[in-house]
Amino acid sequence: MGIFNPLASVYAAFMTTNDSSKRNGPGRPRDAEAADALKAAAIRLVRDRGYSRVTIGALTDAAGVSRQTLYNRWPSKAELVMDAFYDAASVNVPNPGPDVPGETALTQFLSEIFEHLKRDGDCLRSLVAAAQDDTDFRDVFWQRFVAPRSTIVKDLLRRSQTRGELAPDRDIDILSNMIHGAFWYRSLNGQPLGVREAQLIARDVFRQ
Amino acid sequence: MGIFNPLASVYAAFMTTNDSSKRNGPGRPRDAEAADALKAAAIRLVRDRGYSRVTIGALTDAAGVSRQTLYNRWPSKAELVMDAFYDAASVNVPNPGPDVPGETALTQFLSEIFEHLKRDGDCLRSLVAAAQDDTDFRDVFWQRFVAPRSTIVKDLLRRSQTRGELAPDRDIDILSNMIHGAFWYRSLNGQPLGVREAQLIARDVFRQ
DNA sequence: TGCATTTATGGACTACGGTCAATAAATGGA
DNA sequence: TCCATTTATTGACCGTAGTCCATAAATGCA
Repeated sequence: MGIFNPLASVYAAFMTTNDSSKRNGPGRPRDAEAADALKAAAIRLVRDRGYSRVTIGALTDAAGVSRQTLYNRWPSKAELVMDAFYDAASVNVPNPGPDVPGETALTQFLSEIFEHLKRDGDCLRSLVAAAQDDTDFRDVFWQRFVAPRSTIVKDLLRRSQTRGELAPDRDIDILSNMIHGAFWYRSLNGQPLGVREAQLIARDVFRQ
Repeated sequence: MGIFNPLASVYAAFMTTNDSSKRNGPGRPRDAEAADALKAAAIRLVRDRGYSRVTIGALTDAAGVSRQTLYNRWPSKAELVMDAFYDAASVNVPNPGPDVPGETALTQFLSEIFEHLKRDGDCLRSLVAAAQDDTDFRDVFWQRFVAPRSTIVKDLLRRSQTRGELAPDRDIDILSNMIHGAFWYRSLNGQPLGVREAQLIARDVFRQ
């Protein structure tokens, strides 16, 4: 398993908004601990109570900062929570090596995502919900969480096509939609996701 | 094209909450026009402004009723809007006849859904979002909107299996997840859906 | 030391979804 | 006619997300 981060530039662009360490001009510097305290509070409280039951006041109280300090760093609760949960997760998107057979690689990739969803699936669903009525957040969420996984699967499928594991006329975009859609659909509708589902999806995609 | 309504009993159970015409006991009867006025206002305002920009006050003002009258009939804005948009749509789920070849039938079915989404896809996405933080509404939305379409596709796939258009070892549940998931995924991520996507999905499902 | 600039804090403020209670109005039945 | 019952209206109320503002504190620079 290697590590793949197709969005380093996006992070960099985003982080400039939110990074205190590299500002030269005058003015009081940002409290270096505030952002970390808020992200830690977000993870703890959201895992504990669920996204919709975590209020801004609870987050700032737990982090020991004022309301405005939060809004100086993130434009909304959704952006803070995504930042807290999916910074590490998005950087460390698992990417199977090119030598693994396609069906095995896809099964493994999906199994790891599903394992992650067992812990934070509820939070993820709430973020998808928040993205539907906030186009700015929708774009950021798509770039940081959805697109990297889509890219990995499409690369995997293209490699499989060159190796003859997948017929050359299969439409990669639609296949990727169907693969990711299956797990979003099950997740949004509260259906279970596990290794079995990962195997069934991969088997159907790669059936001859 | 026939008409299929697998959830008449669910409607009936729901409607008793919300139907004034058949109550025998004493007491002031419900205003027969209020519900229709609210549903009409919901459709007009949501199509006009988008779900999240329609306030309860705007709905009751447009319908000429009080706030409490709305909440006597629906437990939330989401339930009213779903009722307004998807009553007729859910009753008239298109269901291709059993003689049509599977790939054709699936293409046709998906094309009609996608056509519907062109007009009300934004509203549908907002309802999916509302369902993520409201388990009661999530259940109702699932029963009234998601499950009927899932049932139709699974029946279609099973018929295709008995006719030999689909290998007998294909997993119908996972296939249904992948089919519906593809369009949810594209819809939630703001990607276009049209006849072309319907054809590509059906072709990949039925590819030999 | 002083000035410009930026951030932190606390509290007031708006808009919203949803609840609640008081009062009036409309019905069936005694 | 009176009563029990149900609904409609009105307006108060609560908790929340997000904004705004005054004031204090921390920095670079002159």
